[in-house]
Amino acid sequence: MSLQATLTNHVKQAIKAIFNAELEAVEFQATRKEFAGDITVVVFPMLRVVKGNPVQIGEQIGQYLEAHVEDVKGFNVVKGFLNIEISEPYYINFFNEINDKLNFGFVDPNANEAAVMVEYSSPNTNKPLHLGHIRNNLLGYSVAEILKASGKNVYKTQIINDRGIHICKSMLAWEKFGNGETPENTGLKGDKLVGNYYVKFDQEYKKEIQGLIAQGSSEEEAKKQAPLLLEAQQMLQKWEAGDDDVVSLWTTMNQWVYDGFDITYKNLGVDFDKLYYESQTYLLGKEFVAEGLRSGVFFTKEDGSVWCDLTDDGLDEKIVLRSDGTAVYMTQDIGTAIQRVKDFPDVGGMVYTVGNEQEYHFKVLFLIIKKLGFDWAKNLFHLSYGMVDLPSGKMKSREGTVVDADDLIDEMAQTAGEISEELGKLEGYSENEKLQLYKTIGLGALKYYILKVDPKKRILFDPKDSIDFQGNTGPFIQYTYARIQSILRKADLNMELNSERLSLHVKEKELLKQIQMFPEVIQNAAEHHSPALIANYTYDLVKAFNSFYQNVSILGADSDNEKAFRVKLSKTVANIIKNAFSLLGIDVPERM
RNA sequence: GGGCUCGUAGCUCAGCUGGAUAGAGCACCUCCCUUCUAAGGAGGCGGUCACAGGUUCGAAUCCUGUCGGGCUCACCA
Repeated sequence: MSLQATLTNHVKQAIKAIFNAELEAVEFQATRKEFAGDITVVVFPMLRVVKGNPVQIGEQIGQYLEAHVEDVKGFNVVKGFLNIEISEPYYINFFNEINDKLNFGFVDPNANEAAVMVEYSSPNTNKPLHLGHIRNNLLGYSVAEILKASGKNVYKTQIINDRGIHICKSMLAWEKFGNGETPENTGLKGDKLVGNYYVKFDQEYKKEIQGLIAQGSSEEEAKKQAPLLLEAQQMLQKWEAGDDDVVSLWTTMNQWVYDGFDITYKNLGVDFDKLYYESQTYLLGKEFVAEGLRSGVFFTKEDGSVWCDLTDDGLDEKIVLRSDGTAVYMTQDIGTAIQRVKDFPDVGGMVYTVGNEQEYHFKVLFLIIKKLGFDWAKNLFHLSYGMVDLPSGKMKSREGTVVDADDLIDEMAQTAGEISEELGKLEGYSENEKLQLYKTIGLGALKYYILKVDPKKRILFDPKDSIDFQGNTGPFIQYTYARIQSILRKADLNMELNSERLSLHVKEKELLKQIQMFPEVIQNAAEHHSPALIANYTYDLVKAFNSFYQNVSILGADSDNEKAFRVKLSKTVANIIKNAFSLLGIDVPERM
């Protein structure tokens, strides 16, 4: 039983014994540094049940606890705060229990519990991944890992937006303006190659518009009547009709993009258990719309379009099927969600990692699924995140003002390399090992920088100088890990530890308190879908370790017993850093 | 206009269900490498928690309103 749970029971008993009153809950907080004690009970809320002076009540509870609870060594009361001092053996026992558990804080998935499907990435297949996708991928991956660590079974998935007019645009541009370029004969990454033609289309399209305007068309007309656009629309119709040539080109070019994405995903360190393709699911939703029509969830308008009336829920009417019978975005998402639960019957909830510009869409989607009568509808969560903006403004792929994911990853590694070279700590490392390390550090910086911020908030990303290696950063934490590894290399790891003869240095106790919080932090992060909680916790842990490291000699401890303890303590910290970072998808280096 | 969301130090961000004198890093200033990696540590400077009311023993946190930024309200996805 945790200390807090034990104390809660005892405080309740104290209230009963002293005041003959029943307490529902006890409120705790960490004791502020300027006061003696380890954990603080807030007396004020008890005043509802027990009448009296909070200081006196605190004193009485304190005396009771000191007399009845072995781990309570002493106490003091300041205003309405009862500061409790916990005995050293409590901390030492705690440490003995967890110090050789490699996955301390992680809860094994319960096979009987419902699984969660986490969707993220979900790109279009007409252009490379950019900075916005990076935030999406990191968040989705991390939340999936955190949910796993909190005891959930998790499936990672994405829906690939592989059809539509935007795909036809790059296909058309490749046919018209290209010269049979392929990833093989150009050496270009497939997604880059296709993306270039998407840009090319837009350039040529704009030229045509200008030409038409010069001939007297209005801008609006010109946009609609440019021959290129009409051709792209024809191509889409051919695709939907299953035209062999179009489908074949579509298959080829999409494969180039998938090959390119695979490289980026691999570099980013994210993966998926199951892929869904819009081209395979966009028809599915129609079945369920038909079913909803029968059960009265939807209704048909005069022109044949199908709608869902959400006005009773404070929203508007929402279209779920066009008048020509074709599917809209909503149709497809309804179908995909239901299909996923059919494919994975153990799934009882889903997390959608999608930008906050789609909040309304998901609100509606979840409501519709609920109206359709699926009980898992209550476990749908839109992991909504803010935009990543550049100092120059919003990223626009058609205008080329994007930060390309691959480029950014490379630049981060390069910067990490420059800084490392300057510090010159890597003698004896081969060029290959160095490059690998720079990548680890560069990615660590990038991932941590993005994940430590609350998902809801928008990020202003300055690629030139916004990435730091000092303070609350990935490399700082990696560095601490590397330093501990260095100590462990020099230490005798088989030393015996005699807990009886141990006394705790202040810094050691602070570290132990921090360590103790890890399991709770994971649960909290899972509940709030927030990698930022893990990141900021890890930073606090590292700060506590560094303070310990500067003030207490580890290998030069006075006795072997102390040395054994400090080495094990360091090892435990390193292990937690590694575990916490694995939840963020960040690697830790053995040396840096 | 309706809905959602954000506003905390010069900058980037923490602050969990309301709790003690609002915390870090960067930047600026002072110290600390004969000791386990100085990408480090100890300290200083720096705040009307956007603003105004309210709720209560207590509000950065909850409620209302105002101002400012973002997003959204498509037979686009």
